[in-house]
Amino acid sequence: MARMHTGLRLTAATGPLYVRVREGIVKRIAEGHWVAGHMLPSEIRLGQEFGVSQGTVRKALDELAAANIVVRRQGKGTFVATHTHERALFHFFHLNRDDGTRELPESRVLSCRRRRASRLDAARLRLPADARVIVIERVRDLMAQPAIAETVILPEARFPGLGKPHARDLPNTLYQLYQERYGVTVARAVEHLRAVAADAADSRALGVPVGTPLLEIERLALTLDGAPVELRLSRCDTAEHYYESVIE
Amino acid sequence: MARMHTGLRLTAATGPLYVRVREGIVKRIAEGHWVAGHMLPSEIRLGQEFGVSQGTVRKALDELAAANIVVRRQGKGTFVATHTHERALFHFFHLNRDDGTRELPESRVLSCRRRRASRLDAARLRLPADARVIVIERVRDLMAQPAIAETVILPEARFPGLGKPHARDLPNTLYQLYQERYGVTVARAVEHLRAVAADAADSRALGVPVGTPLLEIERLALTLDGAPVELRLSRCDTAEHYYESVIE
DNA sequence: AAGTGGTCTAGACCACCAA
DNA sequence: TGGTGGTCTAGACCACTTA
Repeated sequence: MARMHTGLRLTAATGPLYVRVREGIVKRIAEGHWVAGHMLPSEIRLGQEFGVSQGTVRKALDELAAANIVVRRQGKGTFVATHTHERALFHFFHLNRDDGTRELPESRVLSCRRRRASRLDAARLRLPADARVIVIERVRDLMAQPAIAETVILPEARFPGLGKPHARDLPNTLYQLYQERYGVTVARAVEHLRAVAADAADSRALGVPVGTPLLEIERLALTLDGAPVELRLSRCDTAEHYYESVIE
Repeated sequence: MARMHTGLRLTAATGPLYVRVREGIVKRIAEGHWVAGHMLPSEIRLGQEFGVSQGTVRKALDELAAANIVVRRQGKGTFVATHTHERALFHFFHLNRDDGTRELPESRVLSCRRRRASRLDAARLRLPADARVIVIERVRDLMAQPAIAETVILPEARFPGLGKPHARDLPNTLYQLYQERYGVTVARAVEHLRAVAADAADSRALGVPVGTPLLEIERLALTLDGAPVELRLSRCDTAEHYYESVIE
């Protein structure tokens, strides 16, 4: 079949076609050409645009669906994945009650301020040394008990004016906010877990004695391009909860 | 194409063919018909045996490869996955040094004894209340420092005589041993993480003060069938290491 | 009824590997 | 050279959704 190139381009000239198609689609999404929730062209149409067969487009889309980048719905179409409540709960939140159930915690914002990035912030978020960041402190309840003391650090450049007037109104699921208000989609994240002792601030926030062992989670959230967009430090009381990690 | 049924059976009469082929292959592996490391028949041959086309077998095998159940090597064939050193390090071990590198710890066995399963053991391992278990205590070093105090609990029925004469000679990577000596392949695992305070035994094993926050990992390892075969409790000093969890 | 994704087939050609 | 998996195509038919 002749390549038509009626609009879209294959990024590289090397490698399998389906990889190039996949990367072409990712690029389009990352650049905001197709935004979260939008329907992509049909497989046939994409095949025509990329100049490949429908089966090749299908393989590319199947991989993107496996990576939670698109959602496919039979009879309806293929859509750019959105950050739903379910996604937050099942994909990005890993604390279970001892009985194995899971709830998304309610959050109370303690403070929301701006400051210059610390050395660690700048390194993790790949910011210039003098960049400014937004710092959100909040406490999250599980089973109506304070369970997580959380610090969220964001590059101000990406999230201008976030939480400025009504810090208290920040939603519980921040990733939805990032996506809807700022067009920033968190695609993946890396978490570093440690056991630490509660300090005075933790003690106050969580109502546990200083020195209590807490599970510290340092999460770096990344966009589709692999650019870091959020640094989050959570200190969790695991007296009645545990962090679940599935290996398969 | 006519279904041939020259030996293999499709398990269910419902659902897509590739799912039935996939489950048929899993069943064969789980039953020991094809053992770890063995080469499977070619796609063409499997297609003939299952009475489906090569493309359908391919889809089944691709999913099994994605699940680390088989390994595909171009030009050579498709093989039942084995527990290699690499697999242990990259797939089943999650403690990194602070600089991001990873090493598989050396292990020193402290004790290896037999006892009746506790209530918790029996519940987790789905054993009858009076079942007997093998209990291995060991200390694992990272950067030449004791870093993990580990208790491994195994149903004696599945691992007869394990560690009987030479407990000290137990290898570092147990999953290889389970696979090679007992035909038990660990396919997946679920880990529950908590922060706990070091008790007297931890303090002795790891050389840290009583009360030091430790990362406790309770891992339940499962076979292909989803049957639990090992319960492992690791208490980790995370002063110079962290547990890495990737979300994507 | 028309449009979408989901399954299945058949066959071509390529890349890699071992004898 | 022959066998393996890897890619790509073309087309048939099914299942689901919406109008």
